Amino acid sequence: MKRERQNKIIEIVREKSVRTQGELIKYLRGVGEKVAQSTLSRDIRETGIIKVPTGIGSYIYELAEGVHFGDLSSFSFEFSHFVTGINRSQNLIIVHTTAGNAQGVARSIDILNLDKIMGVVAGDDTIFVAIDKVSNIPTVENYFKQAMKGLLKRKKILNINKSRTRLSRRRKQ
Amino acid sequence: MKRERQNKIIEIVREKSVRTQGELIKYLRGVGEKVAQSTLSRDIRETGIIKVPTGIGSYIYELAEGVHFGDLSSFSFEFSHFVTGINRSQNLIIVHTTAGNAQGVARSIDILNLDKIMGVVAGDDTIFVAIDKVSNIPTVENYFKQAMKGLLKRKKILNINKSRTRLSRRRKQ
DNA sequence: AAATGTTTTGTATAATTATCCAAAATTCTG
DNA sequence: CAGAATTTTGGATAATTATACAAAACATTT
Repeated sequence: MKRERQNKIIEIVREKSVRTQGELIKYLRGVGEKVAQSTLSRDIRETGIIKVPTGIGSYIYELAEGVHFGDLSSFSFEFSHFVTGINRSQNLIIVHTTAGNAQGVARSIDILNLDKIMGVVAGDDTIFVAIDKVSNIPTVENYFKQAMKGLLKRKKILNINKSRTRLSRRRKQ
Repeated sequence: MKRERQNKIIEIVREKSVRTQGELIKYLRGVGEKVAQSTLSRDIRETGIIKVPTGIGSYIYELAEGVHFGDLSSFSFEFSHFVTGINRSQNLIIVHTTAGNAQGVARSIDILNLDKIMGVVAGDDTIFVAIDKVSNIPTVENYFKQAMKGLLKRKKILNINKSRTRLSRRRKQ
């Protein structure tokens, strides 16, 4: 329900010039979604849509496809929307995605910066994720599968975020 | 003065975690720039800085380096900050930039989508811009030089924007 | 299925950001 | 340099967006 709505939001943002959340509400009504502005505000954050300046005096919402967010909001988004399957082989996890989306999904994995993950390579619809040791495969694999189903719980999210935040702070100052 | 301030803003955004324009005002005070929030709002738009979601409940300002804006705000920014020289040879304009910035500047040229420009290639600090015919070289060259000096006037900006807007509308619908 | 826990949502509102306007600063032209 | 034109700026305010909170929807466990 939520995910469906967010997919519709992405569609709309791709096709129309959305200037405000108010406008987006109207477009959503047009496709049968009635939603409050507060919900939209959250959807926009969760889908990684950003407001970018266009021209001299106006803004527009766009998908942040080229932007590297330093967190897992993009991860859970990418996984829940584009990942079609997850397998394993030795210390490798193989992630399948919809065509053309492997690069984006791979980036979102990279950004998690998990120490269990040694490296990531991506083609067009397939990603190889190298895990440090075989015994850690289930942990990561389950995590990915949860994300694929869109079931990442708040608690898990918070855990990861904390470490990420620390990391980037350290890097910055 | 304005440009100087905007450079400082970019520095700050690179190094600190700026959450709101209010915070940015404080940081700017720290480096001797007193400025109103309204001015900041404009600076942020003009420098192409965007607010991106980070973690579950927070936003942060970041340089939109990976984002393709569909307009010339990035163009005038790129040119005024990174272009060091402009030359011509036949129907080619050669743009020199500070090291490592040619790609970004080139992209900003691409995005202008001017019909006089046939193609753009970039290395690390040099860009070749192919112009359709020699007689159009001065027009484009002057335009680039204006941009390099940070002198693009509102009128010129509006002219380009209008056609761009039309273009992208056509493309979208 | 009741009880419990979690997630999602809307309302109301706070917080933040964009813009109108007039004034000041700057640039341009004769 | 004076006057005109343009650009930049800040104050006030409008417009927009984010969030606290409580209720509702949904899921999980017993």
